[in-house]
Amino acid sequence: MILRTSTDIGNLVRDRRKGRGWTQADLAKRLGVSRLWIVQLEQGKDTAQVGLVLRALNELDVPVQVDLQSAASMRSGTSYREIPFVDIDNIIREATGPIKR
Amino acid sequence: MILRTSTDIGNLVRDRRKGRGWTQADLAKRLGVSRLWIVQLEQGKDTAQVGLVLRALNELDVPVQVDLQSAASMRSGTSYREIPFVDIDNIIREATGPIKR
DNA sequence: ATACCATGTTAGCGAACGATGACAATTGCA
DNA sequence: TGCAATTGTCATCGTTCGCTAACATGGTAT
Repeated sequence: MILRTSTDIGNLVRDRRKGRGWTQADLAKRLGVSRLWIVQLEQGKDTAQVGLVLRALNELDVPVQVDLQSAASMRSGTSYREIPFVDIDNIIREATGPIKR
Repeated sequence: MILRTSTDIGNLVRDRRKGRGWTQADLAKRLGVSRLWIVQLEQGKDTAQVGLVLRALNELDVPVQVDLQSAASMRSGTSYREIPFVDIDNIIREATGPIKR
């Protein structure tokens, strides 16, 4: 699922919150924000502070990720990053065994 | 790549902007924000308005997505990750300074 | 019907945003 | 080295955030 607007975020937050059986007051208390802020976030308020939004998504176990492979700046021809990609998860896995998820 | 904090977003924005050869003023003009706002965003300002941040990422062709499958599995497991998260990009950045392009 | 709970709305207030403009510091190139 | 472009910092100002408190609305069960 791709997030383009604050409305997308609002819908996602509401779904995830309800999926856990939490009230707006529950989530607000966990985040240390007011219930009013949760109401407005779920309504798609686009002036909400990004730090609070990220904390909300983290609290709801929603990993926010970007796929730079499909991103468009690779078009330019010049290489985006001269340092080779390193998958730290694989390195850790080989050293210590499987990562619990 | 997973975005957890505003610092992650700041680093990403800076990398993508430079990858396109844009100045801060260029990006600011495209977004209709001040250059100061771009400076602070790239510095990881966590009080930036989420709507503007999403517009910045869209302008830089960075698709923001969530993987609800892994989110569900994270919830069911006893612990999400026993090994501390390591951001290899930040390690490289701090060790080498800005990446030349 | 009514008691209860969750959600939505409004008003007022202190705090902080984002803008502008100017200047300093840094980077890159001839 | 020296110059120009880019980036970082600061002060000020109008606007708006997020908070608290109170009240309204909607759904549910007894």
